[in-house]
Amino acid sequence: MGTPDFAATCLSRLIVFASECGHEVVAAFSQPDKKSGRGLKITPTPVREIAEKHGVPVYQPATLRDGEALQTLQNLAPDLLIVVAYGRILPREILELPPLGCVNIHASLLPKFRGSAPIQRAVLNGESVTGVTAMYMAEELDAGDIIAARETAIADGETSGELFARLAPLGAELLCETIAAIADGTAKRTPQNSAEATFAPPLSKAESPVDFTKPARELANQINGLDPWPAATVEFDGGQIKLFGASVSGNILAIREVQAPGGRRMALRDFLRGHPDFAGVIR
RNA sequence: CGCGGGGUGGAGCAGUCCGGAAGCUCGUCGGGCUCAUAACCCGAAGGUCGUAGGUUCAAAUCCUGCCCCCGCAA
Repeated sequence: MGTPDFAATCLSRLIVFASECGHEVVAAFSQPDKKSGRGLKITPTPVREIAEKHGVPVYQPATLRDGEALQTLQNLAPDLLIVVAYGRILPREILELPPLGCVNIHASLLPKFRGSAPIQRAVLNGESVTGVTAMYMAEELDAGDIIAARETAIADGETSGELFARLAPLGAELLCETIAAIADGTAKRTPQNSAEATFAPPLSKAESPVDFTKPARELANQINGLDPWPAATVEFDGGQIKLFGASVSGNILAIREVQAPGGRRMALRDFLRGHPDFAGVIR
């Protein structure tokens, strides 16, 4: 069960792994396709695309709580249920269905950054280390017992988008190892210390505006954490300029790329050629 | 039929409303100056103004179709 790219990467790896180890991926669940993009076309979710590519049946129920989804799952009778960024809370009766349990891969070092935007929140928070965690699911959000985790350092100047790209394969790898451990009975189960839990709520555009009177370090965290979406912004010439890829040297903030309304993303120095006044705005 | 912005020498932009000599900041090439430079000076190359038609004495500019890029929204 999953929806976005991060989940699709895990599914893709999982399908290969399963065929190597004699496991079977009986079905994939994903959120319903939604209208998105220019023209609001219906776009399949990344998980659906991967599943269909490999001939795995896809289910996209609008809700898990009307009994139908439960019925479907009972018929599929999975030994193990794997959830990665599905974007939906599973009801108890589904959590209790698979004999081997429900495993979730979460893109943070739990109990820190529970919730929907763990990667971005880690960058926004200026963390130096983050990672992925495999856990048995509990009813409370991202609060299940930990099976294993993998750490990785957040590089200076690394954006949420870049971290996403590194964490997805790491999560996929951890998932496969976890399944192997469960299969041979060596999987551990360590309760989380909920006293140390922090929450990572979804990002919103309200967090975009930049205040250049803040310290360079804070600004860089904001710009990188919101990159590529929703992107930190600064007002200029009646519009919002998006800022991407910040790094700090001393207390100097260096911005790599910007994007003006209607324009494409470009290097800051290119933008300044056509908009020399912008230099004053960002100092 | 969701809403909106944009396509002008290699890059980023102005010019379009109010048709009438292709401009700006850079880059590139050549030359000069300097201990030195993402410095400065001089000179040069490079553009069917996205594309196809239309209006006009005259179209980057007005009208129509098409292609491509981007934001909102999700």
